[in-house]
Amino acid sequence: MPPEKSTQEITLAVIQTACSNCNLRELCLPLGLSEEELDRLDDLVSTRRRVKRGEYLYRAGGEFDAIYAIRSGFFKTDVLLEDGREQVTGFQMAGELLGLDGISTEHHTCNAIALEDSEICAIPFSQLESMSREIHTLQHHFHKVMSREIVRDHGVMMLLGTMRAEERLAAFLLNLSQRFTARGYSHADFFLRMTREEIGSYLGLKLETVSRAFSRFQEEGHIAVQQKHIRILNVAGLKALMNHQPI
Amino acid sequence: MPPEKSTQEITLAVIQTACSNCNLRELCLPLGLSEEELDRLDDLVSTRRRVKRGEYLYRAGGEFDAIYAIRSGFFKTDVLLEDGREQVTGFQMAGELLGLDGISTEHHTCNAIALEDSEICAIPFSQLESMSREIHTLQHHFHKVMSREIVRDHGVMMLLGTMRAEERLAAFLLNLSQRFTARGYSHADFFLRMTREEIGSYLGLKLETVSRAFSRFQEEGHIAVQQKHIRILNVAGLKALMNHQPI
DNA sequence: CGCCAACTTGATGGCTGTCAAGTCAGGTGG
DNA sequence: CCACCTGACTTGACAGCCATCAAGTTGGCG
Repeated sequence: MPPEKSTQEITLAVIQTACSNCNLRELCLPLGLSEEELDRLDDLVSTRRRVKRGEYLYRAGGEFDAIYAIRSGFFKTDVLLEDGREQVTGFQMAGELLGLDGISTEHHTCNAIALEDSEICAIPFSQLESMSREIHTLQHHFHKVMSREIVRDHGVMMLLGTMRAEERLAAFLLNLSQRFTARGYSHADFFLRMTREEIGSYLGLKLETVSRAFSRFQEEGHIAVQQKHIRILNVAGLKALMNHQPI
Repeated sequence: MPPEKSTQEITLAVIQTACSNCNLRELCLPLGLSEEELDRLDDLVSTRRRVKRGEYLYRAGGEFDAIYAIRSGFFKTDVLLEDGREQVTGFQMAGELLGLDGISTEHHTCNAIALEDSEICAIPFSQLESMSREIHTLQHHFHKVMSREIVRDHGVMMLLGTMRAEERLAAFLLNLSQRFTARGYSHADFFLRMTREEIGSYLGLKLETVSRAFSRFQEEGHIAVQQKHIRILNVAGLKALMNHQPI
């Protein structure tokens, strides 16, 4: 039996737990597979489970044996230094994969924490490897997903290495907006799942700086912000901010 | 015929161009393969070529069809913003792979530039995929290499997001030292292949800041620096610097 | 209603960027 | 062989962005 859906969402979604029915299959691992191949992937994705807000999906140092596809919800991944400093390495939403970092050493190298009640599909990695030896499309798509993660990380390095505070936040908002759009949500009206501190950690800023930048964007009419509720009023304005020369 | 080795190195090295003879095979893609599998990989690595200092191995936007293993030499990869800002995303040395970013979109997303006369082995990607469908060990190792790249990027994000200038530079030097060690070179005495500006771009700092940090490390007896020649005098000191709390 | 976490806003300071001048090393040409 | 040139590097003075510290506000929840 499929696991229950959390809180608000209704039975229709509960039924569609197989990859073949999942409305995220164009964003997720199944992309490009035939009907028959999809059925085989369904067998592979054995475990679907719920992760409550605040719970760890996995922890740094823990043994790696599966990657995870997000069916619904929102996660962050972070790395902790011995001295307590935290770096958020990413925010993940429905259709995205978690755990790729663990392949390297067979142990996870970061923590994955749900920022809202979420549902994930566990994909045993050794089985994914053997199936992708048989299904060319799956193999190639998996490689693309890993590569995309590398490219994404380069983007974050760019952001952290060369951009000023307001440019970073503008880039962050535009990125979120674009990913919400790809999932059928409004590009201009959404709720942040993370705190100012988590945004700051991701962007290499302190929470006060994030807060001030939000206020400034609002004063200048680029966005309307009320706590975690964001409305983007001027996409072009944000893009201009993002590309502004340093000084 | 194998390509000529550049400058200083001698004939013995020239002969060993096949993966099966390459002294980097424990660091590179062949790791863990049997003799017979190695022979097959040799067939795959069709092209070996030289890239002179300053030349591009590939450019952002260029078509992707192969990944590259570095036989000898030193590279940097970087991303350029429209407004001219540069972010160096990595420095690569012998035995490391270049071009993984291109799998995602079938186009390279960064530039790869030789920082000294180098030699690379081109590995056609579609052939690598089909061979890794047959050789389990190769498949798994390739996945590990991609994952390691993701983990490395997280480390850089940590560095850029949470560390101060001197911590970043200490971490950078220790990382270089460790990679030289793995290749049989001195951990404590080496030449930098990149300029202060390139180090700065990688670390999210200006070249003057890098220069000042080098000078400070020298004053404090952690290193001896003379232009590009670095001698590490106090590894523990650098490690302590790296882990120092912010303020 | 009170509590607490999350957030906002202000005042101040410091790290690092910016600007500028000078030094060093290597290569070229006379 | 040496003067010259150029790119890379070093060092100093100053400034600005963002961190830090602090106080107050908001919203959610028991």
